[in-house]
Amino acid sequence: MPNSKKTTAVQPAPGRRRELLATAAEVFAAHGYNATTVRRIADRAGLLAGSLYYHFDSKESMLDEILTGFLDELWAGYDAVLAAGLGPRETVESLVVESFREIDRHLWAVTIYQKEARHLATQPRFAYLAESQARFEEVWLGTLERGVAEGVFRPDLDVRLAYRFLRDTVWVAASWYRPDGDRTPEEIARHYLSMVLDGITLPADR
Amino acid sequence: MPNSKKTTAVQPAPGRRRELLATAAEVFAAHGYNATTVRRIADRAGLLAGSLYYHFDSKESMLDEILTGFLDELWAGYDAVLAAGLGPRETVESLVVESFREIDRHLWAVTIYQKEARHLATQPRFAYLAESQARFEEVWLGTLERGVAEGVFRPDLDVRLAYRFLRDTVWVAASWYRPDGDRTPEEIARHYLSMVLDGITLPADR
Amino acid sequence: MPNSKKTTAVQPAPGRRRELLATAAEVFAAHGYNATTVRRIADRAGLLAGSLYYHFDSKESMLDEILTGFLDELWAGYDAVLAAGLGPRETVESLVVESFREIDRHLWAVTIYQKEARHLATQPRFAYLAESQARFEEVWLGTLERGVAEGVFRPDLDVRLAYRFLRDTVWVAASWYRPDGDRTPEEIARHYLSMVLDGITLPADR
Amino acid sequence: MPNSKKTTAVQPAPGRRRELLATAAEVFAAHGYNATTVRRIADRAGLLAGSLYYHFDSKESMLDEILTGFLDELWAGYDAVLAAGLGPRETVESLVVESFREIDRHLWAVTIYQKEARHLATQPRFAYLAESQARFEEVWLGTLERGVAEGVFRPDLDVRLAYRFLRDTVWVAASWYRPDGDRTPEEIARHYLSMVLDGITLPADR
DNA sequence: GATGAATGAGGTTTCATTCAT
DNA sequence: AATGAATGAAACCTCATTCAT
Repeated sequence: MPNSKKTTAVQPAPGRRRELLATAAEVFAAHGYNATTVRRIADRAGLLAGSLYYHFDSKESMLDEILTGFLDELWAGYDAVLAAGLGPRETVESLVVESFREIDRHLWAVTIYQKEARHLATQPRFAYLAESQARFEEVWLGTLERGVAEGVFRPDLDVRLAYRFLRDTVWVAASWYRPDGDRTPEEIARHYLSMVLDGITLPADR
Repeated sequence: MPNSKKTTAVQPAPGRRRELLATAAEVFAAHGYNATTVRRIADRAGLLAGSLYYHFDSKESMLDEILTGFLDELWAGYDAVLAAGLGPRETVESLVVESFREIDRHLWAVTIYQKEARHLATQPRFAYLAESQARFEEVWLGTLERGVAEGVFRPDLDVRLAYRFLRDTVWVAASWYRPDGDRTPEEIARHYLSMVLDGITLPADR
Repeated sequence: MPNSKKTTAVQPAPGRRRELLATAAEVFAAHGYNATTVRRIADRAGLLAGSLYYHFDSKESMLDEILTGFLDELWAGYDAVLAAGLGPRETVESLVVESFREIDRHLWAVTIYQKEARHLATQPRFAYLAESQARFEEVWLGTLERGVAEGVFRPDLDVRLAYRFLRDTVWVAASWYRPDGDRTPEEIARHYLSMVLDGITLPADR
Repeated sequence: MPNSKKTTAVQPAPGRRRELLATAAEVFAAHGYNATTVRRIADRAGLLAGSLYYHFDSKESMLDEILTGFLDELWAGYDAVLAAGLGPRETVESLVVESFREIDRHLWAVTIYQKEARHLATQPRFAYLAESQARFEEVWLGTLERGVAEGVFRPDLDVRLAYRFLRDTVWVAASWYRPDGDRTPEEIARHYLSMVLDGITLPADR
């Protein structure tokens, strides 16, 4: 996305939309999509409810745009990691770090995704959520299986269970993470990783 | 499950309430509390929407009853564990096992809790959710701190992070757990614990 | 649903629906479907706008029911005429008489049909309107062609033009016909027929 | 059609209004006045909805201008016929021919008129519609009565019924007439007249 | 215990219109 | 002449809840 402030004037009028979407995302995240009234978004954005429809087709299309915006960036990040051809452990580490970065950048979208994805995925318009989730599972499961096969992860690992464990563990962080905290997403990711990879007990304990 | 269907049948309506609550819980869990219409519950239960009001004051009171029913049992279980005076590691293990048992028994209630607790807790009627969560945090944090102090857990553990990690890890399981699966809650709990306590990598890797 | 009104108990609850539909039809006819607000119907019927939705799915479904009710009866009448196997002239006469009877019985539905059928027919839900119209044309055109072939109608008759002429001529009557007038539908039909069949000029003029 | 596109191009906007009105008329005719959104007209004309308000006061004023434009020309034509002092039969013939010519030239306006005149006539702004209709009735009824009195039309003619018959018969043609068809308005008028004046049956039948 | 009918508040959306630029 | 953004009223519809029967 070209952002050369100073020379070009390519943007048709991206500003207002983006602001409104940010507001909508925040309110959706706070109260849930269904419980959020279009009027609440409008109030927060400083215009009347009906005026939102100049910018968006519907409440649903706002949600759509928020989720696709997030997923597009997420997969860009993931694909870059996967393209690097790392070993299983390093892949897991990089994916987790990348995930925390996305939480940092798309906190509200992640929150919404967590709460709404499951039932939205059943609607045709949001079928891409199901697709994304399927690919997600594929990537993680593959990495874990490779790790077990290569002796990097424990041979007795229940891969499906570990997948859910990792997936939930990471994304649920959106429920308490605040971007203005005193730790960077990378720091939090590292700490998470040390627990996930090595456990919380002292090695001596084993 | 006390179900003494043996003596009389003159009772005013002992089991009907319970049935209706079970139905309501299932629908709430499937679609979310707000998105669930009273009519959907009634349809599923085989009566008309208005007729539910003979049994319950309001939709909200159904939710209330579902959540308190769950929390009461949960704390009964937790208190029993805590009263046993176990060491930190064993306490963690027992609490996790107990949690999975509650997921097994109150799957829908747990699902609802996960989705709705945060914003419900702000309403006076559901203040007990906030209290419960505070006590929950207290118990877990205390156990973890004790474990670090006693050298059972790693000294570099970020206790708050580990708390959230454990908490989320356990409860999120409600999103995929099905009581009719081929593993008992205890088995799943054990596997979870082995990941959490010892990590997913091979010890040799360290 | 105990409804043993001593003798028959066949009606499930047809009364209210029918009343409301009659009211809706009248208002639709008076102001046009689109221009009619659901509130106007409700006001006239003596309840609140939202209450209509206890009886009907939507404003559109009211319209649907009104139109199908009319068309079903219309075709019952037409089919009876066609089954009689009359000659072309008598068929035309009977169809016209039957049409005026339907105008008398379904005045509002006919009025609505006249105003809305064309654009409604393009919507899938109202595809039956197009079908009905196609069959209508088939019946009339067939009768007229038969009449020309048998020497009953003028050989120089433009059959398509005559069809439209007859069709419009009859149905447009709904725009001024009032059931409480001093002439029966049959009388009016007869007068129409004498104009259509024999012209308005004096035979001597030819 | 004065179209002196030869001198200058400094005019404020002579043809633009006319173009926009033509577009509006077409859309009004296609979807009905109420169902037509100002945006639909603007889309078709290639500008934004708000921009129409530079040219017109309101949607209603567009309608107004369309209808008066049509009625003015119609009455110019009718008045010319009436001024000719023809006999009843010839007057009827000329009026019908003139009407078909107006349908040819003002197809969309006629269509709109047919659909909307009745309820518009109740609004003060469109009172001229009621006046026009009254004069219309006066002219036709007078001609028919004169024809009966002079023995040109059948003595048993119900003049009011015949008036409606003629009126509807003519104008309803706008619902199927297409200017680019293979017959001129005059030809169609002649055929209509032969049906109306002499009937559709063979004279021998009488 | 349950039904049928209704209420009333509030939700999303549409749309003619305005106005600064 | 036209745009982009917004207004405000009103539309259709939903839904928890009530209540006489």
